[in-house]
Amino acid sequence: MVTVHEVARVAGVSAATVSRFLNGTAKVSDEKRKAIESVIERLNYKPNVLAQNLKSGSTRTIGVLTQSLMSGYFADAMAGIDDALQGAGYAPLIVSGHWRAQEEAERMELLIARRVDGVVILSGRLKDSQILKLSNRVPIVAFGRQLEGKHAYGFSLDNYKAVCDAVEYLIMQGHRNIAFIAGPPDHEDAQARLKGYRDTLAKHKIQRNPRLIEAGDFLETGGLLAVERLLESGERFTAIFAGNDLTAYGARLALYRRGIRVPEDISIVGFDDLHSSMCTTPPLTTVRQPLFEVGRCLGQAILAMIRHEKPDIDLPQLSLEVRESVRRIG
Amino acid sequence: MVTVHEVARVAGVSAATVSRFLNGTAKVSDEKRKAIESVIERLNYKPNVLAQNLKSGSTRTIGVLTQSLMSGYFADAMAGIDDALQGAGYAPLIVSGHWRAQEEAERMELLIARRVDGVVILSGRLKDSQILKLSNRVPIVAFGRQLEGKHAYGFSLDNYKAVCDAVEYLIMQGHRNIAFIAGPPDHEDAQARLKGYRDTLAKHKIQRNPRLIEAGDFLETGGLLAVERLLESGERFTAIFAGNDLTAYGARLALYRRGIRVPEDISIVGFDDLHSSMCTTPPLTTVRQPLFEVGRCLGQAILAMIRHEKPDIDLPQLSLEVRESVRRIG
DNA sequence: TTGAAAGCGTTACCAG
DNA sequence: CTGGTAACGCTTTCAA
Repeated sequence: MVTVHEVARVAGVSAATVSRFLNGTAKVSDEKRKAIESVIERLNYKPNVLAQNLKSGSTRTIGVLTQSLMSGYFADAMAGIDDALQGAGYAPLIVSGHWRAQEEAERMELLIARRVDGVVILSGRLKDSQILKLSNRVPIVAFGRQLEGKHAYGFSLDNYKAVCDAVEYLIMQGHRNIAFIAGPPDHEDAQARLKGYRDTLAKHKIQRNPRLIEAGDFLETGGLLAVERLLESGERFTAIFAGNDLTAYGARLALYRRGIRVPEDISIVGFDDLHSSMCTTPPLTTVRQPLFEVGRCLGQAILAMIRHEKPDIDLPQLSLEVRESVRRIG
Repeated sequence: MVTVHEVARVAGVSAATVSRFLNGTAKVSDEKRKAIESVIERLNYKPNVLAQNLKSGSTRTIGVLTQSLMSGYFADAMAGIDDALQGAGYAPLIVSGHWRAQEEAERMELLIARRVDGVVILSGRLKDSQILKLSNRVPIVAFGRQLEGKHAYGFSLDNYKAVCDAVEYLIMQGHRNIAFIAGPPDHEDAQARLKGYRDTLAKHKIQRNPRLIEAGDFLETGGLLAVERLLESGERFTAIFAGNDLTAYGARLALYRRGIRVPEDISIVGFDDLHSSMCTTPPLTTVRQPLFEVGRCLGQAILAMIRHEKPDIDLPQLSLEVRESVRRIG
């Protein structure tokens, strides 16, 4: 590998000058500039990033702590982060915590050990206090929690309000017996969504029926099982609010198995708007999460924090994507 | 930040000894070992990876060149790679080429500049010759192409055979008018799949009908449009072989729009077995790509190449996942 | 078994 | 404007 010294020697200048030329740190005479340029070209010199890193203490790398590499949900956000990092010359180092606080903590240590310049945390089970502590060692931006610290910043989208709107929509379409398939009880978003559901029914003076609320796990299986239980319970309902799209997929399949039509017999609403939700049969009415945009915001935010600026983000909003899985009744 | 020298000074030994203790490079007297251990503990010393990198020339990082961060297809493979890398102390640096050879080449330069120890290439449009050349600078393992070089290794799964089997299955179910929605013509897998389709029909003496072959783009839209054209053409067919699952989703939606039932009226087969294909209505019969396992193989392979061993992989196989989107007729 | 010292390749400071 | 030199923090000879 060719080094600055090599280039310097061949060009008949000092290493310092070559470095200055490379970084534009100071003026270099035209004559030497040309010499250096041609030598660099000829020797095909590329600075050694490792040495630069050591010197500068920075790696131009952003750690991304996600929960699952396989999930379409996180994938979109990662793409957004990548998009934001791209132009700034940063690259993402992606690790996954698999929804386990212990593992997330370990991954965070790994990222810090690798000297990433900042970390983006996508959801997860780390406690806010843990994140705040970690942020003394590396700037952190988190999605899925409100956070404001000297070196930490976090935001989430208003799941509660989005669900209120969606349930409202269902009610406007004439539905009053609306089942709800919840997400993991310890999941902040899942809680907000459940609350939105409950409050909106209450607001419309609809008698609450706890038997219409089923547990789910934010996965297809949970949705499928939940609907089976619902159906077996004999409880009456005309619509299902699924905790997220995967749940909705499972629910839809359970209905299909029984020959129950959507939306003719039962309506379904999801949450997330995964890509495939556009093409389910029928196309799923769901709350759209602008995850790519969220990712972009996260990327810009962490970049800002690294520059010691306050991240100044205008958050993308959740919105109901009306498609064809809800029928007007009554 | 505390350094080896700091630790050494406090423990009353030399930096060299601390380093030796840390790396087990040489014997260290019990006495000093204890002193060092306690000081490290007390000062909470962590070696600076950047300095280690510079010294060793290695970053314990594997570059992963994918095409889309958002695709479920690549996501599974990445999860597999991550899984393989995990235990070995390597972390993935993921970049995306967006299916554009130019961009892929740039990303490769980026990875090399960042001194990754190896690169895994997931599909893409780089030429084999380019990859071979690149592999002189960094070991490369590629998926989606046969490759064997001193520092390059590549494999793909037998798309051709898998499609033959799947079409054969369709024929066994009584289908003879089978439409095919192709992928991008310049995509190697797409070509193999189309050929498998053609050859199998020929093998069974089924009159080839070019109007049953429609162009697609491996995306939902392509599938949707293709089916609309198919339907408008008035051509008769009882089954559709979609180039991949996304195409199948689009195709299924187009059918749904016209009130055509699956599989009662028309059968569909896909390719990939994305997660959601398990939960479409009806669940999709499709060729399963064991992408997670593929990812693991890729990870193990690149690790082997870094250790200067021949990657010795037994490839996972494609297999037909029979579900409910195909009906027996005739 | 241990320590001193020489690098790894850059960049930044200090003279000139 | 330019060159010499030190320093980033670690590992690895080389001697002892």
